[in-house]
Amino acid sequence: MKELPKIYDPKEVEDKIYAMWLKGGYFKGEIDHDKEPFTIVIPPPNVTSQLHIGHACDNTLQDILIRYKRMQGFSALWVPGTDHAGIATQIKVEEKLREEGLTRHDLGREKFVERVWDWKNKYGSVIINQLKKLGSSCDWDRERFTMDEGCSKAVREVFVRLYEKDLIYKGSKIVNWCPNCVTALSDVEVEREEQHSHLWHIRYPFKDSNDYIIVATTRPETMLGDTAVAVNPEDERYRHLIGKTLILPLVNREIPLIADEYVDPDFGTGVVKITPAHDPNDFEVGLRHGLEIIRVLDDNAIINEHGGDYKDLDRDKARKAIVKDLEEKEFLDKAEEYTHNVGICYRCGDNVEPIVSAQWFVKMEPLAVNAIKAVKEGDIRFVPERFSKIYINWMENIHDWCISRQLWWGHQIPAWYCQDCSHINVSRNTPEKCENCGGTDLKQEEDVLDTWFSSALWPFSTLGWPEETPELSYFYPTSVLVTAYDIIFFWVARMIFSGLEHMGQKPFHTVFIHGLVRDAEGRKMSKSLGNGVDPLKMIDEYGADALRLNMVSGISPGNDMRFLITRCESFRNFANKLWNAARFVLMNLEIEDTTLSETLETEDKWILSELNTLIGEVTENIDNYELGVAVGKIYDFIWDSFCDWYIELTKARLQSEDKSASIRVQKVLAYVLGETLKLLHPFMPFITEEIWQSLPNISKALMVERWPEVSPAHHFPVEEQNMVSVMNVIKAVRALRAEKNVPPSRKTKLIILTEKGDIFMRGEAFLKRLAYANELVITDKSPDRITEMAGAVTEEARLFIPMSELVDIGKELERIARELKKAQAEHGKLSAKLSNPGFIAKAPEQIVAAEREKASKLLSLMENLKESASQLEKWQIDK
RNA sequence: GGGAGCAUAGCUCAGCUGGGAGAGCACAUGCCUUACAAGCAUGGGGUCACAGGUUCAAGCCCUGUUGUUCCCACCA
Repeated sequence: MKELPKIYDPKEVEDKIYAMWLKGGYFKGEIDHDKEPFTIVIPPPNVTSQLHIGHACDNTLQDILIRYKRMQGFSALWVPGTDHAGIATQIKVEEKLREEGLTRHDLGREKFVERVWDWKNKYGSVIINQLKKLGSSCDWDRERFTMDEGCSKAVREVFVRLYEKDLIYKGSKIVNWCPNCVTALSDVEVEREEQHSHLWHIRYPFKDSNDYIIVATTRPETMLGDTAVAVNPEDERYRHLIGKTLILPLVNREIPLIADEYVDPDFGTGVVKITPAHDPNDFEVGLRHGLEIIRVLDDNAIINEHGGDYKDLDRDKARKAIVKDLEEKEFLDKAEEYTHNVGICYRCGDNVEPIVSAQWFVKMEPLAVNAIKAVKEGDIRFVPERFSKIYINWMENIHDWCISRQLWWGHQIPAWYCQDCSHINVSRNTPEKCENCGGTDLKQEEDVLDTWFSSALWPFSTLGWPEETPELSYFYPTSVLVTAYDIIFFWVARMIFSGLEHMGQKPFHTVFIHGLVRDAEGRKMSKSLGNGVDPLKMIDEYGADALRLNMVSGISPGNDMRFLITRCESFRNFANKLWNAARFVLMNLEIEDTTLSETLETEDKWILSELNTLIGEVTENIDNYELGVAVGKIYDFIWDSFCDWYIELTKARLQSEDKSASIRVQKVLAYVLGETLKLLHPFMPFITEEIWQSLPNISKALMVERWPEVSPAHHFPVEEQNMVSVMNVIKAVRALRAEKNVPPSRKTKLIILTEKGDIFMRGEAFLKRLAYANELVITDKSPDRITEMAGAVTEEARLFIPMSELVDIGKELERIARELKKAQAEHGKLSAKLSNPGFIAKAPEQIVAAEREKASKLLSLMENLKESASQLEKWQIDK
């Protein structure tokens, strides 16, 4: 037993405790066929930067689950790691190069990639240390990186398999192109932003007349690549013109007026210019009508050689110049103000261009079938359930996945082009000659894969796949995947179809979705707003446990939360409260053996019974992923039941002459504290472990102790009831005294008039202490000289304390009247309910019985209140 | 154009299976009661957005309305 300091200081404790856990090897996930595995793979943080508060939330939830399962006897494995984050990391390093006045092209691919590895090595370890600060109980020996050797091997294997099954293909299609990042993007990497612009109405003249047709467009600069103009075939206004030839303004190219169902006659003028190279719909129209595809924007969104006079202008300048020229040459009919959604790059925010380009794609439809089925049939479950609808809806409308990126940082696509016969060789290993013509002049595809292509394999690549490792067969499928809802499409969906396709088994049975952490005003945290919260700073100020509690308590699954500093404070206070409760227990503990005694007092049975209920409820709540509810109950138990009541109730016995009585209560204190620490440990691992280490007679770390179970031997309904009766008396006396502003130092005589004397007799010591009585009389007869007393009232008793303490009888009468009114109102509702034949007939028996019990208690409370009031009135008159 | 979430105390939010409206913070009053002033005790404060419906019973289930946030979608 050791002395604890008066105030809990997380800084003194956290690193020391974490080192102890590491030394003990408790984080290791061992293959143990006597145990059931429980596996979580971390959503690998990007190596781009430091952890933000969202990571703190995500990892707190994971750590709670893994610690809970570990204590329940599962072989728990939490696989940590980081993600190479292709575009994001490349951008960061390029930014850094720019400070040196360099571009990646100055370095060349190989040197540049080396620089990125340096960056990764630096920031990857920063992130790992931050996770440790948070208390994460990951198996660090199994730390992985999406570009390490094993993951790279898995990536190649998957690529080759999908290619061989015709599920990966290369093709020229319209893709989302970010001119700033200079790469293609997948559909999910494009965000939408409302932008104010114009709808330009442009006159396209006919070749053989002076007439013209008016086209409405938001993208005048792409007209340089127009190869047709389209109207709806049913549109009466234009039907007779279909097939005629138009002269493209400014360019003077001849283009046809075609008819296509795609055109909405009600939008704009009902006439659409068709630019197959720069619009996904136009591309489709072009295919249907065999139109020429003229690409006018280059990879940097600068007009190329097909743009005539506008060559070398960027898209914005080109737009301005073209609009100006159209106006001058009287091709511009009008320009309407127009607000529309524009696609922007999720990494850099630049406007995305739809551009026709040769890229690699994953054919999604065949893969989606099983991925939909797994969720629909409940093989994979989303918590909360509503996210499964979002997932299924997305999966059912999925497009092919563009996986090639024109970057240098990432997994280079394992395809080699034969320079002799142009055959594409896709291979697990670098081929020496072309499989088609035997030529040896092979050139590897320069593009790399979408970052999410490798993250999609994370649940099995981290366990050793494609090797048949023991880890893989024991820990896969993993158990729960914890992540925020904004990443369902990017990652969760792709892990699901990848796991099903390559492992033949789902990657996890449960997807536990949480919301985003917002700032105090409810805004999304972002660099530009500068409203981000640094988790390390919070840990430094309030402790990791307080931060963790902030992330999990008082929230409901899947909903966003606001980050409030005041909550950190209050949870730090809670940690301190627990700390001091432990101090109290320890400073009163005189024994080593804390086995509970056979002899237990009413209050002991009360707290044990409460604890027993708590164990059952908390376990059920965690099993249902109701972590906020669970920790709320533990919080209430510790603060209200244990500290505010039980500890106070024990003080009399601890100080009593009877040594054996003191020893017995010490054991209960130690026992309840110990069990409570276990329940709280997954949520607040540091402080609970530190206190645990101070308890006598412990053999191992709290984090590997056994999770408590409900015990029938600790079910004491009668004692619970009796204790509540006594507590009600104490509360009533306190309320009465507070009303009169009587300080606790002023003790009074207390008379309890009750028919259940024995209950109160047993509680004499703490009635005196907590109800501030210097003399206690328990009787079933109205005391003498009752007119000198005034009293509080409970359901079972009327209480009297000397009138001399009371200065204002009028006020006391008011208070009683108030209580009576409340009781009557409640009783009125109850008796209405009880006189309703439907209620008696249809409600469950226990409910009816409970309501009857309540009604009768209220009735006696009302009687007691009335008695007290009339006596007070009498005294007032007598005076 | 589809879909989802949210609306409960002054603020931020819980409310798990339908059965007496809760927490933290803030506020008021009194207390340094030898674990804790990062504390203790007591108290004030709610038409559970609105309108219907189901039910013996609705903050909770159903329908609609309003407000608000978000997601998805190829209307130029």
